[in-house]
Amino acid sequence: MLTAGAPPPPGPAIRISGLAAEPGVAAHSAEATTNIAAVRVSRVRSIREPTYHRVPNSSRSASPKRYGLAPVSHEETDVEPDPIGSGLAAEKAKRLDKVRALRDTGTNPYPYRFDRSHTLEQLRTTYGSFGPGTETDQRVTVAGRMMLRRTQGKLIFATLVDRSGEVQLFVSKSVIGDEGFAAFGEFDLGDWLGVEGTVMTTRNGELSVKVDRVDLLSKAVRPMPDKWHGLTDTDTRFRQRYADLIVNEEARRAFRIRHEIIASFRRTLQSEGFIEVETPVLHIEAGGAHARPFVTYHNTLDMQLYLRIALELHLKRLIVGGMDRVFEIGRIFRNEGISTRHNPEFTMMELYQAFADYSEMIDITEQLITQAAVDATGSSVLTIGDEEVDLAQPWRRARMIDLIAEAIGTEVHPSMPVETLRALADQHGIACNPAWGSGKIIEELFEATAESAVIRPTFVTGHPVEISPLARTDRNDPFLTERFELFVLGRELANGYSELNDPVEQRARFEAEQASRQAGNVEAGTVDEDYLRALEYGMPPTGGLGIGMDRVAMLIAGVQSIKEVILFPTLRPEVL
RNA sequence: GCCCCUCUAGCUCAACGGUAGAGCAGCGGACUUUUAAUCCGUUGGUUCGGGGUUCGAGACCCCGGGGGGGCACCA
Repeated sequence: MLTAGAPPPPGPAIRISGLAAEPGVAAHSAEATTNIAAVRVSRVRSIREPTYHRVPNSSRSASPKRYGLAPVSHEETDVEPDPIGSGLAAEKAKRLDKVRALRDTGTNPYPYRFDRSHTLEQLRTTYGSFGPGTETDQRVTVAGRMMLRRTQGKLIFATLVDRSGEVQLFVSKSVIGDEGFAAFGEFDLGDWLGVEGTVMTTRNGELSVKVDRVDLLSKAVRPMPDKWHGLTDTDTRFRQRYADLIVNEEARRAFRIRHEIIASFRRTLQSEGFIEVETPVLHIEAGGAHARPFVTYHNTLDMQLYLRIALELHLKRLIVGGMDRVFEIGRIFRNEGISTRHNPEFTMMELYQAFADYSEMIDITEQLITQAAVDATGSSVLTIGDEEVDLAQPWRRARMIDLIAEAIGTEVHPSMPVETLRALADQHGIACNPAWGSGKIIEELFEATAESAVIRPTFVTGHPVEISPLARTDRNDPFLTERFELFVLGRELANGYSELNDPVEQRARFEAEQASRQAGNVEAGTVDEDYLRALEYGMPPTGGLGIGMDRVAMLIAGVQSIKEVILFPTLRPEVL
């Protein structure tokens, strides 16, 4: 469990005394080039063949760029890199020589398993209270990656790191013996070690394991990034997330928080009686949202399929089926731009609750996110923008049309003639598509004039019917829906409504969507006949909610880019 | 798709258009209480790729590539 509410201050990459790596900028991995240079042998050929290479599709310029796997040349293997020199190739050669030497003496440098008595966190919990200069006869076995080493003549201090924490190894020649001491000296930073020894503290009070036996658990043949600065180059951090996670505490922290949030959501929903389900990713129609889908193809069915853009329509079928309270946490795919707030594949939680309406969805949104913040950081207080916000306090609720009026000083309503609204939009620099109706223009006005100013958590309610084809009409205003979106820091985090359950009205809404599609709106929906059939069986009054889990993770982790909370964000393939 | 920024040793970063450097890592040496250990010595470069300008280019110009940010796109 994470306990700190605020991000740790900048500091070293390898976590020592609670400090952490500072994310930064610049630099580029030019490893292939260096390989060649370091090897310095003219016989090297072809190793600059990229692992991935572009095969321009010559038939049509409009066709996509294609990337294929090319065979990696191994011609350089007959070259003996100088193991005395430096550079990546020489470093790898030296470490591979050590692997061979170990095998020659009957030691497997990649053994099958290791049994430890404690994780490093457990070690600290159990023995962390000893004062300076304590010697014990408590025998422990621990395992981790050696990230730092300080040689002191006949004594070596090393920092062993596992997922849970770190501990110092105290390797004394007089304890481990000449042979063991020499063997330990052959280990490289980055090697995985399993050690056995007794618990002690140094004169300075540092908890340590006095090592009397060491096993190499896995040889790292590639050097670790800078022990102090870690990785700062975003390209390398995202492509080589493994290396990022090894050296950047801040990266580990963000994904830990993400995990805690999702686990918290599941706990809350389970305690509220929701059933977790899984629905198809491959859709015959990409419905439930306005977005461009990814298209794929099933060979045996000889059929085009879409990757889902929302979970909504299948989950509501389950409400028809009487499942009452259902949720799904799953990946959805939208074939749209990439930005600090968008990744083509991202994680959505959607839930549907029979007999509820949107006001209960607002309540559960607050509950889920506030509890997640507490579970992930230990506090409901977050720094949002420049402000400290306690999520436990009620969040603002405001109608979309009122927020627009607040921003521009003019009342708007979707009942107003489209020409009037179009003129207003013009005044605010919005280029209106002639196909847009009043409702769509109001949404555009909101996005252009009010959205970015919504910093503190705010439920924006009362979206026009035109832009909400699956939401129920407001019981007091036929032009609006009983819908809300949660905005924080100008970003949409959640969306929910009282679900439209009248099959006749739903069909009319779908047909309006289809008309819009035929008018050229690629994001407009189609008529989902099977969904309509489900509604004809009768869907109870239902509240529905979708929450963008990546954006919630961004909020609670306090990071500025969605790539910081997605382990392997979508990138162009690397040319090796 | 457009605009701006960026790419130098394994990593983190320097270098007015004038000999490509430092720290860490590596290698050799000293050191039994260090903790980014320290100290002495030392290896390592197709400066993202390709063209051009110039007596001379890491730097300036053009084309291409990766990444970041912004815009557009994204209910």
